[in-house]
Amino acid sequence: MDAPRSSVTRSDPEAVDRAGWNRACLLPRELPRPRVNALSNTYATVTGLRPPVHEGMVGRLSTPTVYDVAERSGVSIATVSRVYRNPDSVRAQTRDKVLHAARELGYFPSGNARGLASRTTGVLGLCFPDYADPDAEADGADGDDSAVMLYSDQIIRGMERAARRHGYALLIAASLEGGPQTLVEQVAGRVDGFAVLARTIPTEDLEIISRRLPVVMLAGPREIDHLDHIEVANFDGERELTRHLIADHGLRRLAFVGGEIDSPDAEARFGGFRAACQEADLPVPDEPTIRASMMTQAEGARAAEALLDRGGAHPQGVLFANDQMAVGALHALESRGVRVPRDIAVTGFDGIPLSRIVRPALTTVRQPMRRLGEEAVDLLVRRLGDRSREPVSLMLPVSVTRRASCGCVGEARQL
Amino acid sequence: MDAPRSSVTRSDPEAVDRAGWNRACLLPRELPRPRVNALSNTYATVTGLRPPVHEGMVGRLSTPTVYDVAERSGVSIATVSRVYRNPDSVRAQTRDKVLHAARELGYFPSGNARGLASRTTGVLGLCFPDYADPDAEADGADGDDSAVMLYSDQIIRGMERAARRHGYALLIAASLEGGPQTLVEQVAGRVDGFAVLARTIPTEDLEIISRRLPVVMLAGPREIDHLDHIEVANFDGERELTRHLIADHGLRRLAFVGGEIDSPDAEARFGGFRAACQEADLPVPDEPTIRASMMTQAEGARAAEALLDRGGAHPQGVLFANDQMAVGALHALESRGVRVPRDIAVTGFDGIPLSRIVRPALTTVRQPMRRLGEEAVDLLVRRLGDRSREPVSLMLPVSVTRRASCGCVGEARQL
DNA sequence: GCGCTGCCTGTAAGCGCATACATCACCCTG
DNA sequence: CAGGGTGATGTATGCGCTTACAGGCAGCGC
Repeated sequence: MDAPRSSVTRSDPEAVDRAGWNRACLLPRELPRPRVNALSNTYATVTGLRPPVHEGMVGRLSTPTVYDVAERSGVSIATVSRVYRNPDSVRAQTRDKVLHAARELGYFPSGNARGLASRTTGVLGLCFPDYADPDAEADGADGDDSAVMLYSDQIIRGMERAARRHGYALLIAASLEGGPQTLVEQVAGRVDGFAVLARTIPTEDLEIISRRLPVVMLAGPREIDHLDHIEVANFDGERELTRHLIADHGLRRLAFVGGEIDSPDAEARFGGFRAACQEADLPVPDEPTIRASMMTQAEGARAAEALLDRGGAHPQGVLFANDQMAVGALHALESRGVRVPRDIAVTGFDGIPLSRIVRPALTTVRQPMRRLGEEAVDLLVRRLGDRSREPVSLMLPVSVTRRASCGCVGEARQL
Repeated sequence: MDAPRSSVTRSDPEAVDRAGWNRACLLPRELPRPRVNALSNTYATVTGLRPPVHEGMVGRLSTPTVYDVAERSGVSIATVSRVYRNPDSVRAQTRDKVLHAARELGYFPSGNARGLASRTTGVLGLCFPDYADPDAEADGADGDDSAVMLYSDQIIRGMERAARRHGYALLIAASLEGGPQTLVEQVAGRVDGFAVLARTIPTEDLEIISRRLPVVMLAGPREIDHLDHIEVANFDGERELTRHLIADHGLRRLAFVGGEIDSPDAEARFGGFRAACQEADLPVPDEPTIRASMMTQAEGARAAEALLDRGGAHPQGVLFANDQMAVGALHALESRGVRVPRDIAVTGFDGIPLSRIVRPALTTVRQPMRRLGEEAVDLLVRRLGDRSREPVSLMLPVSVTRRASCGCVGEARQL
């Protein structure tokens, strides 16, 4: 029975010994090992019992550790560690010996132990709210996944890229049912620093966490002034978009559908809307014409209907605080027989992929989400390098994307 | 000077004491603490020096630990731990005391220490190759991020969702410059299990890792037969697509642009192509008409040009092994004045968002990528629950998406 | 020759938490 | 009132690694 070394099975204790991992019964063997962990390791040999193993299943033997590698290669655990952490500090010959043994044993270092000892993880994190939209989800189910790619997905992509460039991995977690506490424990305890989308984690928790590790806040106001912070030009973007509707399309009766009152993004956009109205000597509303939840298309649809049902002439143009709502509104308007943009112009904000797919394609304000992620990582890395640097607050520019839903026909040919 | 507890600064040692964190000089204090860690903690008070702290910067004090919480709440560290791990095993009154102290100190548990002690991380991982395409990247820079959403992004989304449902966070890492070794160390050491996209990690490394933790392989053949595995119906999909071109569009001179020879996906698709050719009594090629790298649009463009430059009548239809290449080909064909689909039909495979955006919209085979991610998590979770369960291999169905590039005009109205 | 310097390696002590086991207080039963 | 059970808490140890510090050993100048 000359099993290839790659298939040592639990049901073959001798193979275990052959592989040199059996340190259960024979402890201590050569080096006095100040550890007991081995006792629980090759547990078949210890107890005579064996776990319920499926036939043919390759056994999961105990995890080899630095001790095993050290023993096998005849060096100390410190040297093993150095081979991985700082190869140049070890003589080439020793290094090879160690690496050879490590390979034979199938050793690789435990991230947890490393992290614990070195107080650093090599991981950056991202926490974001769960922007799941059941509506879009349903569309996606029988349609195209791209319909559900949202805000956060692009940030993820940007962060992953940037993190990788800096040698970090990325840990992502959306807010959980279990409340932020779980989220915090899951992420905060496992990363060297992380980015948070606005309104994901209560400010007071952030305050605490940020005492321990770098946190950068994304999108939204700067709730904690000693944190790094990145936002996008919500105000400017919406103002420019509004100007476009007013100046280029000659619309004068405009409505703004806002988001939750505690959404600073939505409020900033509303502010931009108001500014443009004021410039054009149009009435400047104190409040959004309607408020709705920004999370679902259904809410946008409801808002659109409410607008139509108000009585009086309906607005010539409706600006939604984000794309999700605007897309829902397009649905609703269509089913009510209202033609966009002929009867009413509609705009969104964000520039999610879906905005381009719907018909009519949605005029919107594109946020540089991927860049948001990249900048976030850069800030984190920089702060990890110098904890005392001045906190910064970036504002990323946005750009108005004119498509069909505002009356700018024929979107530019893509590609 | 009654600083709010949220802004204890390093430059105020007394505040440190107030907060009860100063365990540096006074060790041991009440409980004999078998730890030295405190020595390096409130380092201002120890050395009399202080780190270069920017004015107004909130100091990062030492991380509070179970010991601090235990001391402050007058219990043992075991009880503190229990409060978090198994609250019901602690008397309510004690629990409140502990939680109160924890909150005051800004304590939260170290993921690393938890992981080390409990041998579990609560994190699942995903390793994927770097599908970055500089071409698409460039498009995206001045255009729309959605153009660069690729394969992996949707898997990420699917996995994140599913992981969250199961209480896991997601660690993602694309293959690094530093070779897979780094990747392995980064991810494998930090997760309870992970998914790997085909050709990301050498089989032999996977073999080793999978001895320690559950691994599920995504897309591609089942390289290691004791691992869980999910693939998509590449063969069937391409066969159906080819049938469509032959039967519905009456095309007979078809070319297939394959991928790297070591891409099992591309080979399976080629297989489907051949099968359909055979059924229709068309010539059955042994090799793809052309091979190219599937990673970039530029390669697809080159392939298209090569096809045109071959001399003889060019094919009536070209099937590309993936969307990336097909999109590049659309570019190239356009600039050569070849009209798609009138002069030549073009198809892709994957159903990336970009396929829908290009003009003409690309006929392709849509892979259920989000579902791929979800299934992967399910398999991982299930295996974590029962290491001995029979390894499974799933094949997910795909669906042909007929759009303009094959001659099926007017893609169905979306939304 | 002798101390010194540098390089390489080993020794030992933690990192912060989980948990088996020991204790302890208290209540119940007979 | 002894014996035993039960639930809450404390004690002690290990998880696998990093790293400060302490040799050991060669080469060097004087």
